[in-house]
Amino acid sequence: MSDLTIGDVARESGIKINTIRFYEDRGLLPAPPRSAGNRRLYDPAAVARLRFIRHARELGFGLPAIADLLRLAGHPEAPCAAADAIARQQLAEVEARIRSLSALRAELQRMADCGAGSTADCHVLESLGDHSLCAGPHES
Amino acid sequence: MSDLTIGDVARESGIKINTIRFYEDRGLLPAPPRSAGNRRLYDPAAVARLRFIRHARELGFGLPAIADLLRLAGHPEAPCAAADAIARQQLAEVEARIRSLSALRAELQRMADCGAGSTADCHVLESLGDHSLCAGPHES
DNA sequence: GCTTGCTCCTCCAGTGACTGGAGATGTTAC
DNA sequence: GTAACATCTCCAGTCACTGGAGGAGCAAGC
Repeated sequence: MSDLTIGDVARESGIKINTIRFYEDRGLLPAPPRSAGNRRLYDPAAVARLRFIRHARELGFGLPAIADLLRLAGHPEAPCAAADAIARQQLAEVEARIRSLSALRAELQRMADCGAGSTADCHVLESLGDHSLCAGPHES
Repeated sequence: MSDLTIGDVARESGIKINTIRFYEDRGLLPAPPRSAGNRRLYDPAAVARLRFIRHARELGFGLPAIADLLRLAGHPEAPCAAADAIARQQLAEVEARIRSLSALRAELQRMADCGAGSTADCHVLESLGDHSLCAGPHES
């Protein structure tokens, strides 16, 4: 009936088969029951869980953060503060990246616009070498 | 004179010693001359180059893209026609990156706006779950 | 000259988050 | 029955580092 193979789940979640097994290994997805022939048999809820993981990955969350999020999702009575903090931390990082990229884009646009001249007056190196242009997010 | 050790360069550029050697190995930094005792002796220009690399890495560029950028910025005499294509290609990449990061930011902002309560009425997990909320996953 | 303590050298293994392949087995269609 | 495909486990490789082992260079103090 609603038993899905790993291939079905991969198609529906948009996550590759090997990656699904990898997530299982990392504890993000519970190990599903197996068929007589040792194939994984998934519950449709696994698709939702994988879509959750995929979306979180696209948003830049690391697997440990996603594991936290999933644990919180499993305990709806828990305070929201922890999930909120994770999101806020990501947000700060994303905003810093956008600021830095906007500065770089300006320089690249200048270069692309430089017409018949040389690159001598392009300031990409300065732009990227200058600390003051970025919000200086060291590591994540 | 102005010969710097790898430690000096690491301190001034904010890149770790091992990473500097790694960049040398990958061809992003030219192999510097050595002292009698086999230590690397850097020119101050190496610091600028490393700061450039560091910043570009923080912006999410891969090492091959950074090599392109360095070639572009490091040859001011190069005819613009040759540089133009690289610049435009990098620009397209930067713009795509900004677009996806902006979408991401909107979502994280929405997520971070969750009112203080329990995860039951927190939107973080809902927005990450897309439409198919991770409603009551049997244990975490 | 000797020791202490730091820096630096090379080489190699490990990380995170996958990705892809080998070789074997299960399942399905004709 | 057999061909084609899906899946299994295990393992190696990717990228961009990071850290450690084991050894050598070097400057200062005794």
